[in-house]
Amino acid sequence: MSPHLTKRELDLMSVVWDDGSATVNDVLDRLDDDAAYSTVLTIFRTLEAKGFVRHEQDGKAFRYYSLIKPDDAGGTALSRILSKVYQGSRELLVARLVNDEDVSAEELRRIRKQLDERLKEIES
Amino acid sequence: MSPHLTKRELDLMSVVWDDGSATVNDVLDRLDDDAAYSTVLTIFRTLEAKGFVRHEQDGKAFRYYSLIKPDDAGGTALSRILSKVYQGSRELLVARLVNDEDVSAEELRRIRKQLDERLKEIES
DNA sequence: CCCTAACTATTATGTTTATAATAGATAATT
DNA sequence: AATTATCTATTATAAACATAATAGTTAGGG
Repeated sequence: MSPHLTKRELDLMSVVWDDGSATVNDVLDRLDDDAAYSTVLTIFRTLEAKGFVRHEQDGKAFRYYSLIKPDDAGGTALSRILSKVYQGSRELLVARLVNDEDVSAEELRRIRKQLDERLKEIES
Repeated sequence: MSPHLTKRELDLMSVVWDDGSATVNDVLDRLDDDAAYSTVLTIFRTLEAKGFVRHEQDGKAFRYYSLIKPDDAGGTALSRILSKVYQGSRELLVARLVNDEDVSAEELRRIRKQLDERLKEIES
């Protein structure tokens, strides 16, 4: 699957992924910048029309559940950046990622460990 | 800097970055899907209005040069994906990247080397 | 030095995205 | 059971994005 999410749609999905599910009010609480209730509702409806979420009644309100995984959405965006910005070089992309100021040594070690495992997998 | 590029704008910038500079025709030659001459020209003009490119006369045509680095644009998009899709976990993001089918052992080793260097830098 | 092919500038239009006001429905309270 | 606060559904509008037709201009070949 290769779902395309707009900026605003991604904002909602992020909350749903994070919490497992979300109502309109849940989203409103956690949105960086505010929006009208009906705005969020509308976006949920288009997400549902696209098949990216489903909903269940929860008391008076609808509770939305994701039908796609973060990776489904992230992969699409990532591969675009990878090819258009970093000319297909994962190395360049990771460089950018790990040269951020606020990356910790622990995180780097976890990434390296993961890399080693993948290497083993490939070379076998 | 934190430039936002639309999909189409990124298509043009990608060519400019790749080749160092580009004319409208250069872009038309290398675009995945075709577009009218005037379409590409219009996009270049908005990029110029935003201060992302400048141009010089080159024979009869304009030759465009980038005023922003790939990283400037990539970083913006990356950090968005990082926070919204991977909950800020570079580990998860890299996982996605290195678990692609078509990643080579050489590339993984280069990435790891880079990682080691960064680790050394942090720990010193 | 003039002509014209090739370019830039202007203007226009359709689509997608983002936003939200308001109308209609309903669960919960009294 | 009536009321109402809270929700969904409908409808509308504006901004951003993408595209391109056509008008105007000019470098360079003849």
